[in-house]
Amino acid sequence: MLDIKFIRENADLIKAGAKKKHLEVDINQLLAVDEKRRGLLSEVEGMRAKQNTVSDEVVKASPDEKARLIGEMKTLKETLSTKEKELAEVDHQWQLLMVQVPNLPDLSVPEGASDADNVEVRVWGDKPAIANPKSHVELMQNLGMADFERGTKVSGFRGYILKGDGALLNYAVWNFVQDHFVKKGGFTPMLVPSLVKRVAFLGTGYLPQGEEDLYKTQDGDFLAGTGEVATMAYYMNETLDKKDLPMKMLSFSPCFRREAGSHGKDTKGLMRVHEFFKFEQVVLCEASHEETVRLHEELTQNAEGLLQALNLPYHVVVNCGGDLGLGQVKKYDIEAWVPSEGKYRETHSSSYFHDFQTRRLNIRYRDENGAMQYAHSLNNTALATPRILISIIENNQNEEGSITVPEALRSYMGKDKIQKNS
RNA sequence: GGAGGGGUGGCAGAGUGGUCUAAUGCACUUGUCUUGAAAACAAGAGUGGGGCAACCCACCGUGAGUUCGAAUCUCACCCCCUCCGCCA
Repeated sequence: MLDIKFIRENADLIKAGAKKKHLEVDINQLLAVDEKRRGLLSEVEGMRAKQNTVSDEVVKASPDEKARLIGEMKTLKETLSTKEKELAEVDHQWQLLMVQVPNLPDLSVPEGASDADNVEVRVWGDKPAIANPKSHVELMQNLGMADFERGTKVSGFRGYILKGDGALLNYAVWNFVQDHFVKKGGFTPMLVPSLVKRVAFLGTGYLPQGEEDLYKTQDGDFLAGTGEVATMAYYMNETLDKKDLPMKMLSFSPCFRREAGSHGKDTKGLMRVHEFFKFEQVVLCEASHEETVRLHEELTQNAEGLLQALNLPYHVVVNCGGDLGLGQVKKYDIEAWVPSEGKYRETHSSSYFHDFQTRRLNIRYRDENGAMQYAHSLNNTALATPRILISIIENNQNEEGSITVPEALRSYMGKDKIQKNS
């Protein structure tokens, strides 16, 4: 959500921003409805003022006068009631249009329609020289680390089951991430719910537009595709203390995605599953673009630090306008190297929103002048499993089919190498 | 799932149809007094919206209703507390 005053005064800017994001939105219609809404609002408020004044007079009036005034108010009440209904309708339209207005992309965001137009900003690591790299599916099945057939039998399409060293490797990654952030400090570890109320999805910008990618319960709640939803809603309708900012949280949660728009993509293995687990970095900071940019780079660096510690080759891309969400101002994707595909695949997504989410969620703080300000919000993946296992396994595969455990994970895994019957 | 009680300003807590623009206390801000502080006394102070000045409107869990008028009456829902049942 943007400030309506800002929209009124910068309509052309908003239109250009929407175009850059390749989103359709009718700002002119919004402005027309807004005009109408304001007109009705002052009419209604004028009548209410009259009603309040006369209401005071009724108490002191003589019996005759009282009867006259009450009669007068009965008439006013009918007119007011009509106008109020009209206002409610216009207000509803206004709300619907307001939640469709996208946040402005940053000037540094490249032009483009889809992820194909994202621009590489840096590359890290040496890609391993493997003659005929096996896929993680083949490697894991051979080593008894995963069962995809039974995963589908039990859970349906995109189902999977990690077992044996596959399960252990997954635990090792979780413990490694947790320890990494505890040692770094500054982040509050949190275990947050995945079953979350509608209002939290509206607040973070996943609804109303993204409903087809969410699982919904018969009680009207939804399963979150990221811990960001619950973590942001944690502070919904609260006024924060400025001295506590920035607030950094590391949230762990199961994540659920219907993948409604990607039926034919990545149908094998762990790349695109309906149910996974994610450590997410979520930050609330003061309303300053400079502070946001500083923290955005920091969150990105944190994620890169994990990949470097795991010695996984990756690159960072800056997402183009068409690949940005409604509320995102700028986003970096980090993509790790997948030898069997011969390309980088997305493992992290690091974005900032300015006050787009906090305005919807009503998360504010009082600045040094005593004025209320909407905080700024950011988030980035810390690490998501099982997707990251793909790169860990494939980049560390040996010719005979065993897997060398990355040094950083050995103490958690309890072994240096995953091989048959190990 | 069943029975009962309750949601009021930063906190505590009055208020059961019309000066409620919500008492009172605590906490807070400013001033007086004081070398300074405390105490005492006095004054002030919420959030959002419209005009952007005076001013006006809304907000007593949420939404709808009754009424000329609702914190107050009615209905639905949400949340909290106590007890029972069930359960990890």
